[in-house]
Amino acid sequence: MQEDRRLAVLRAIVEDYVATEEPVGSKALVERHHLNVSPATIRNDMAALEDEGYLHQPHTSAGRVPTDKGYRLFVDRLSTVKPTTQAERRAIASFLDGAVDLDDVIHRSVRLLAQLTRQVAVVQYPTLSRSTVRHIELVALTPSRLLLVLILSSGRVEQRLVELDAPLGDDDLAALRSQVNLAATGEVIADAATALQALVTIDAHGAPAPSAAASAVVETLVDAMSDHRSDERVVVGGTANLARFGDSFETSVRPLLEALEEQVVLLRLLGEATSGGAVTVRIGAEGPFQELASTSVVATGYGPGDALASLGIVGPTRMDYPGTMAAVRAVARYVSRILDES
Amino acid sequence: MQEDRRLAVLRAIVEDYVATEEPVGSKALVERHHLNVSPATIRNDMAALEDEGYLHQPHTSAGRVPTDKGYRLFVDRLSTVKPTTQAERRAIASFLDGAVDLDDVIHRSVRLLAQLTRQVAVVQYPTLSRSTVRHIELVALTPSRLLLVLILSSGRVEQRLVELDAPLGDDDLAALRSQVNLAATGEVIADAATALQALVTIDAHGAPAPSAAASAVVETLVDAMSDHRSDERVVVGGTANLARFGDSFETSVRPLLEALEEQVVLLRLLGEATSGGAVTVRIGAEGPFQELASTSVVATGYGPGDALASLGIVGPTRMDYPGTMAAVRAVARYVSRILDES
DNA sequence: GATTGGCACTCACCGGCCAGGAGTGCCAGT
DNA sequence: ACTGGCACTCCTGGCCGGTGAGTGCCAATC
Repeated sequence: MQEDRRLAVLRAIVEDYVATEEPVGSKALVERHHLNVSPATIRNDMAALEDEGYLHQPHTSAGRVPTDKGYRLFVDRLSTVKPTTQAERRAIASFLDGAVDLDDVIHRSVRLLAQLTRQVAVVQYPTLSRSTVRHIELVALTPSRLLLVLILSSGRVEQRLVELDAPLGDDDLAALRSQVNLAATGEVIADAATALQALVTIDAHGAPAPSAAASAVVETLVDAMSDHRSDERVVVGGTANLARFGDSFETSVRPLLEALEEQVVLLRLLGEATSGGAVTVRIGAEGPFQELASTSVVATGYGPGDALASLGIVGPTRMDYPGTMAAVRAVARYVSRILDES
Repeated sequence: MQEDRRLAVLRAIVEDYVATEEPVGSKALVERHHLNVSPATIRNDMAALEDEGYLHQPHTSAGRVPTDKGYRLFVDRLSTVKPTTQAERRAIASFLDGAVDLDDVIHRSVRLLAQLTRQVAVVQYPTLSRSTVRHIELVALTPSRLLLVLILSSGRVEQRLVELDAPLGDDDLAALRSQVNLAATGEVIADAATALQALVTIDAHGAPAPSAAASAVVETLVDAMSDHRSDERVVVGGTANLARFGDSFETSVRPLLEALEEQVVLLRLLGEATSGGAVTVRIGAEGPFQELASTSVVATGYGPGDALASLGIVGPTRMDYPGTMAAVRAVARYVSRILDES
């Protein structure tokens, strides 16, 4: 009974504090939210919540501020999922639909996310090690010159040119095309590479020896695949939003700026979010970096199975979690859809 | 005579102000620099310098601060070139020598520059403008529809479709193919574009007028090339150094952070520096962006002929120009050397 | 037992006030 | 042309007291 009200009080405090950026007192609470009790009652509840570690008092005779633990409870149990409005979804769509290629999608997503949440946005490039081969196309520019087009599930398109020693007939080309696609399509990039290589070695006994053309094509494809395996990149945007960190510049903004320059750190920040479909929230000191004790990370995976890569935002612990989570999720979904279509 | 001293005073003020970050007064000046005159004399000089617009007084009874014009004079005529020390050069060498590829060189340079100058460093990516045309292929899909394939040394392949007004014979196609390849193959992308354009204008007298087909093909090729050129990227580092902008956060740091996210803006900032071998300094409002009126840009070109791309730093107008210029120049030279070798 | 009204108490915040001091401009003297 | 002296400005920092928001506690009430 009174337990319910206490949680309501905590929720109200979080909401008010996020909105006003000022410690919230008992009187203001009962006025702004229509709790049908007196300020004194609220004070008792507040004292209890403080004892349990959910609230904190900057100094005597000041209002209360949520602790990390308080935010955690709020996020886990108290926040009502704020559904994205029709307008928001339309904004997302119109912002992302103009994207011409993968690069563009990523950069637009960062901007969009930064704009929607008014926080620093971080988007991880699709990791190639996790992306799969969607299709391989072979085009005969001339009878002895092939254009290889490698299309990945991440939306990335890689093109290579192969010069053949001898001209290749249309039928042979078609056969080769279906062969490589059979071996590689749908496979994770590393598996695809080995499958392709197997193609030209297995042929060695039993079947006719692999044609010079097949060898050349496979070699180039494998080369193209391994070329880009290592580049796990991260794009950051909206750093200007750090300007709203009015207080505590040296203690908050500087370490954050430093962290944002370290790709490795960013990847670790996002990394934990890549699993299951849900939005992950890491509040304050819960994370691995004590310099970022006053910041939170809201992230989620995207792509097929949400397992392709991660995106999210990082901001002060004092943030609008429901809204931010909704925005992150909405963008992730939309990006997934775009990558799926193209 | 007294003109010389005035310049000495200006130099001393700039140096002291940069070092202390505080308006500098007449008494402190005569103490720190061994000018053999009295404070009163200095005051007269200061008043004169202020009349001429080189100094500014935040308020009566405060010391003087250099204006943009003052810094400009200082940079142009008063700063003694600070030679890089042996130790610095060794630091640069050991920092950059470990680089494994172009990406690595660029990223290391940004860091190095940020570290040396304690400012925000900006390095423009050279990859694409640096790549050469490996081959151009023309394929007749139908007699009046050509597929252009542009293959670059970087391994990138660009394809365009051209619709011709009139069908083109096989012989003409072959001739055109060898013509464009002769002109463009092996050339840097920019040179290739001009060579191609020359092809269709030189033809105008003496040789048969350029066919409509040739014009269309060249136009599309040039378009594809310039498309590629605009893909220029910029890498930013050391934003954490913005934390030292103690004062005027909203007015200085925020617009700067915003500018740093705009590739286009960055390119324009650096762009003017690409010419001649010298280090370019843009002070305060001299630049094209009024939001960045309180920041300066120190930049220079690098690569063969210093024309490949630009690198530099951006920081408050109140900065150590000689030291920064020396660092920027030293890094640019070293990067040029590395690119030349590899 | 939960809730409430009352009451004394605590501090941060704000504005005013005052001395201290750095720095200036000006003027008369060398 | 330079210098010493002097009056003046005005920022800075410390001190002080009033104000008000907010608290904790207690006795009274539902």
